[in-house]
Amino acid sequence: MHNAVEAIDFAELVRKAGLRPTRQRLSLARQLFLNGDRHVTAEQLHSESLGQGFGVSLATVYNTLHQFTTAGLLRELVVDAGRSYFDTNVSAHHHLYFEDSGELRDVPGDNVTIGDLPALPDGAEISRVDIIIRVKNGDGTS
Amino acid sequence: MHNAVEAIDFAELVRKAGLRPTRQRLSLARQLFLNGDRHVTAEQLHSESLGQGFGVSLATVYNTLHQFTTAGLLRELVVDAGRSYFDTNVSAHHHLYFEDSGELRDVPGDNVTIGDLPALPDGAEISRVDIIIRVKNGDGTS
DNA sequence: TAGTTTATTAGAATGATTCTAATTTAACTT
DNA sequence: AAGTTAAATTAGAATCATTCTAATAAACTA
Ligand SMILES: [Mn+2]
Ligand SMILES: [Mn+2]
Ligand SMILES: [Zn+2]
Ligand SMILES: [Zn+2]
Repeated sequence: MHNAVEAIDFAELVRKAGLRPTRQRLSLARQLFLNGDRHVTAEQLHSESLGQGFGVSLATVYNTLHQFTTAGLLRELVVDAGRSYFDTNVSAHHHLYFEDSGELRDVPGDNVTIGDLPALPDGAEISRVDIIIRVKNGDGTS
Repeated sequence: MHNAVEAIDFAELVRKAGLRPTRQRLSLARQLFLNGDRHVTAEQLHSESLGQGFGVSLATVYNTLHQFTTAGLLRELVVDAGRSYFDTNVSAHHHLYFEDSGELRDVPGDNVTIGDLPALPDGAEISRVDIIIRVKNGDGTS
């Protein structure tokens, strides 16, 4: 788990993912992992970058998010048709989705249990289980 | 529950949804509900219609699917970014998603139990819980 | 440093979905 | 049944997140 107490070596993080530690990837990694758990869209991360005076193309933001996801640093979530969120928390957990605000919040993984599943076809295996609890009429503010 | 044993009065079904029983809506309702549970995309339903010699515009397919969903006749599912499925089974159940083939299959609702949920903000309520079990390396064939 | 591979980027392309505005149809009223 | 009105259908344009292309730039290796 990443946290702000011990410094993170972003260059090492990126290299371990099999990627070159470019200026863009290091900045994006910092934005994503420096302050703990986040759920962001590509557009959000992009405009956040620009707001911090760090120019990066939207294409690179998409490329980087997918590369980090493939490397296991991020998890991709689909809550709305036509928009992907990327989650910096890759451990087992599920989500509360506030339909009004679009906010995603974590639910500890042990709050949900899955019983018997139907038999899977030969060779098939579960790649992941996504559980999204959709909430309406709430603003997502604690 | 709709089934093929007792005939369904589609005109009544559509009227009860507060909609005029047009030729288009009656045909689409027949395709959706005549032969039991289905998980379809708008594009699938549209080309299926054309294949049956029944011309309907894609706009009307989208309109009808959303109207049926609002009326509680269908449930919209998001499994992939950028593509919505519509489920004719609106009772409590969850889904097995075959990532390779794109097939969706039902999982009985009582195979999954959700324990304690985090407290929700005032006024918030759960609109629904979506559980998608993603399967890879399976062709979806029984 | 020179050569090689990988990454970044602007802008075009894609594809599902939505929108617009014109035409057609269903339902209702004489 | 004909006329009237509200609702529905439609072709095509528009949207918008995402992906692609192909040219430039930066990172690594020898
Ligand atoms: Mn993706
Ligand atoms: Mn929709
Ligand atoms: Zn999360
Ligand atoms: Zn289903």
